[in-house]
Amino acid sequence: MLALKQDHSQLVVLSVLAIGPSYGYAISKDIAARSEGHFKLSPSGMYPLLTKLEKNGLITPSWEEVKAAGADPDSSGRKRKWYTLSAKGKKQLEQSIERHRQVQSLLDGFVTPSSESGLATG
Amino acid sequence: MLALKQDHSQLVVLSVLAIGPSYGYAISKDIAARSEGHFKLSPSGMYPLLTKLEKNGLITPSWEEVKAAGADPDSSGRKRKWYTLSAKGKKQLEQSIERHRQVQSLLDGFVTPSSESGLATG
DNA sequence: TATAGATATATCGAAACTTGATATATACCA
DNA sequence: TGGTATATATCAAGTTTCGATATATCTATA
Repeated sequence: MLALKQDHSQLVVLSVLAIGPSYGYAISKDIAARSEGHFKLSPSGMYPLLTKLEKNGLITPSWEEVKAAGADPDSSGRKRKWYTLSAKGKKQLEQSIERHRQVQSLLDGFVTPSSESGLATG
Repeated sequence: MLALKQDHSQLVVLSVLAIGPSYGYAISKDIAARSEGHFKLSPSGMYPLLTKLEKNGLITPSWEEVKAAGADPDSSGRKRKWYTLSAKGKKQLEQSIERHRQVQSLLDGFVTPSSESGLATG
């Protein structure tokens, strides 16, 4: 299980929210599921990140009450904090993707020649 | 000019040393040149990293005196600290490359669907 | 000879990031 | 009643980041 660094976490979280609104717990489950258990974004990584993204105006929060099956309509049950990707966040995501691609191709320039000069021959 | 994070720095530095021994300053110039000025590894990123790699036994240091053009043979001039990739470092590099590829392809799984669902259309 | 710029290694410190642990509370199932 | 899953959030100790700084040598030029 690979823990994601914040740069990658941000890219992944914004990518998930680009599909549709979601909330912390669901996002973390989504990441684990879609990476087939290889990626992990723990609560202590997730919530500070969401707070930061919210502060930067990249995502927009809204609280929604979770209705229990046979719950008293007047009782105040569990609340869920939904996040929506903002226009700014969408723009930021596009830039992050481009940046990510750029870093990838530049890194390939270092990694490939090395493996051609004697590495990974066994 | 993109500053490299330590994970990427380590991958790049080990890749450079996989070609042949080098030293801090030359490695940083090499990285800037081979990335056409896009990547940067500053002294404050380079030397702590080299120290860490040395402590972990991934690279092996050796001091060599730099002879000046018309220098007094007896004088002790500038010294240069060369680093050689160790067997352990070579093994580590192979693993890091594989890990890097794995992260790349997993990230692509998040990034690509997003750009298909409405992003980057303008 | 002076001096400026390039070469070369290295540390400091404030801010940011990382991560396991902890806290709190509700919902579902047997 | 107890155990597991859901759900958000903070803490604290450690690590990482990065511009600034320190030190010293080499080279070119006026």
